[in-house]
Amino acid sequence: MLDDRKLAVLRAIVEDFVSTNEPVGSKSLVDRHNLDVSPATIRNDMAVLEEQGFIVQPHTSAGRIPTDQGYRLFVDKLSGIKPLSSAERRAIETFLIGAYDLDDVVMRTVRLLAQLTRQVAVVQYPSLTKSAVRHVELVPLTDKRLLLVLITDTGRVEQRTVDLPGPIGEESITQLRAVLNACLDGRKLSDVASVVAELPERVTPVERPNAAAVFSVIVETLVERHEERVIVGGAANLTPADFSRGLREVLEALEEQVVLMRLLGESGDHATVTVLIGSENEVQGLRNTSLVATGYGTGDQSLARLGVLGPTRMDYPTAMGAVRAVARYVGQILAES
Amino acid sequence: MLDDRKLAVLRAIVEDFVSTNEPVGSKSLVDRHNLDVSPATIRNDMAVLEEQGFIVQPHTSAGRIPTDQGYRLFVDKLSGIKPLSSAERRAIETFLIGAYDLDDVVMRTVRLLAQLTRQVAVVQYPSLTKSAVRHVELVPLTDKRLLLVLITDTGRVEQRTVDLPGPIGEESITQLRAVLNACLDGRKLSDVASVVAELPERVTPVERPNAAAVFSVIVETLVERHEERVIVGGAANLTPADFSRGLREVLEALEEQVVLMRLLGESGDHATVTVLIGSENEVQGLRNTSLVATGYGTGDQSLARLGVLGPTRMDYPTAMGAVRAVARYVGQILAES
DNA sequence: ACTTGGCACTCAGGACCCAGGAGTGCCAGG
DNA sequence: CCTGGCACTCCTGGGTCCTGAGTGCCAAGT
Repeated sequence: MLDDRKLAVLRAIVEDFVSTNEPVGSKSLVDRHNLDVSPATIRNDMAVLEEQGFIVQPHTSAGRIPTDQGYRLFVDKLSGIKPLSSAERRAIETFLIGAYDLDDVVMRTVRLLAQLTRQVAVVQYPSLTKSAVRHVELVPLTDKRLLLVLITDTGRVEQRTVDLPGPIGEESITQLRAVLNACLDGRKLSDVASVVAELPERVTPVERPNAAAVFSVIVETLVERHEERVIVGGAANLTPADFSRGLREVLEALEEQVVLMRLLGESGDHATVTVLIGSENEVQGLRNTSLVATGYGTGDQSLARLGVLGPTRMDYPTAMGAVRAVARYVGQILAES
Repeated sequence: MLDDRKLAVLRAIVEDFVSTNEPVGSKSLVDRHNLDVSPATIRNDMAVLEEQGFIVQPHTSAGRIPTDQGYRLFVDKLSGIKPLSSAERRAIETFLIGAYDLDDVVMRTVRLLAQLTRQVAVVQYPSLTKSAVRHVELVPLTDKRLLLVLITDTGRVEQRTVDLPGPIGEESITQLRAVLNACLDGRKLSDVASVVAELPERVTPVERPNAAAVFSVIVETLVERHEERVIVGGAANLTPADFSRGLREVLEALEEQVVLMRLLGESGDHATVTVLIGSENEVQGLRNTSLVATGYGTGDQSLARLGVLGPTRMDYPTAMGAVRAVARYVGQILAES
């Protein structure tokens, strides 16, 4: 149905349109790429491609531009992932090395991705539920109030204040801290809820009300509250020209954590780079944008996702290369720390 | 030099221009505001105001628009701070109540300010150096690596990994932790450096190399690294119409923590709401924006600053009201937690 | 000394037209 | 199935004209 040349034509159209942002016509196609056929032939091919829904012409007698479906075919069949140049790879390393802590890693990653791709970068914080408890700390604030600090093996630190039903003494805190650390240390956060359920037996009855308050906050923090933050960078890379309806709705969507989470979540599994093109995503207001994303994590488990967001008119092969490379490096960095 | 009517004219021009975004002429002025003089009179006044540099006309034979200097006079002399409506005040309360932790407070504040003013909101994290140490925690990651967690009385938690010169045992960690907490608890962070300098005497000589590593990281984290983050929200409120040279440079500036810090820092002292208008700020790329900012904090000390950023054509009285009110509420919230 | 009405002047913006050019679809011939 | 030719479409940019809002200035009025 689509012979090789037609596919080549589609590829050429996508590439030209991506680089020039102007509808591409049969004439310019044949001399920019060295297809050795005449423009007329190309026109016939284009007619077919248009009929099939891969390209459209914005106005009669203008060149063609790819549809979302066209980009989809391009990404799936006509292009691979473009590896980074060695200079870029070096840049990644030097940029990420020397990050202080998890926050810093995430912030640097976002900047890096944005710079590398000249798009908007989106990085999700490593998921809590997939990591394990490294340490629990209780710090008295007042006699009826504690600060609970929870440290995970991905270097993430969660904090919450706990209001207690009654006053608590220093030694009770010490005891409680010991119990918590003994029982939770090394546990996957996803298991914590069930472990905590058994804890009340291990504290003296007198302490139970206070302990219970602490326990419920722990469960709440770790399990119920998937706070899974996303940070965004490089919004300045959005060019008004690409968004007819104004940047506004895009910027709005970018500030909605929930929206971004859903978007990142939608897109496929770990380890492979997935692409969500234009209307394929469900988020109103990002209908003209594409997302290139992948998972990252330590070893073989995926902790979270990251990616770049840009106009559908995006250099997919390069973006995919950058996303994949950055994800790998970040995984390494996290594994080391 | 500027009689009352001329000032009234300037005020009217500012108000009209802010609400319509169109140059305002003598005719429309007289009937929108009930100045009981003729347009011609107003024209004379406008000529004077223009001569003094308070207003300009974009093209010959268009109305006048205020200059930065005009806004300055308006803010300083011609308008007060407009108090929030009670509905808005209630909104603030319900919005900020129930924040989980410091991060949450800051994030909510930023959203709140952005919504309230329909501008870009900018909130600085409570400064480290002005708060005091509540607790220091050391968690072993490997035998030569520790996670240092530092909790301040503003509820902020700082974390850093420490690479040790040699292996360290559980009991050494315990001892070190005890020393640290004993010496640092309750200290202002600004004093920490000097206190830490005396610490090596209090650990056994064997431990010193490891302890020294920890100490230096502490100093580095708290003193040298003024990481003072700023978060930004409501970028979607930037309307392209207001920025002839494109949003791009504004968005870029907004992503530069350093730039924002400098901007916030520039603007005056605690407790009073300060306004920086257009070219009054030094940041290239924000020459067309104004900043309305104030300090916030617990009790009488200022911990950090917050504000809103928008086009010079901004509703200053309202923005100032919102900024002041939000700063107060945030201060309260922080004091309670 | 201000204020006012009148008047001529300026100029941005919209409507309109026109020509140029890029691109197309179609067809007949190789 | 490819190709050159041809008529057609219609977007784009430039030029012209007109209108309306707004101005500055001046002479007369209070």
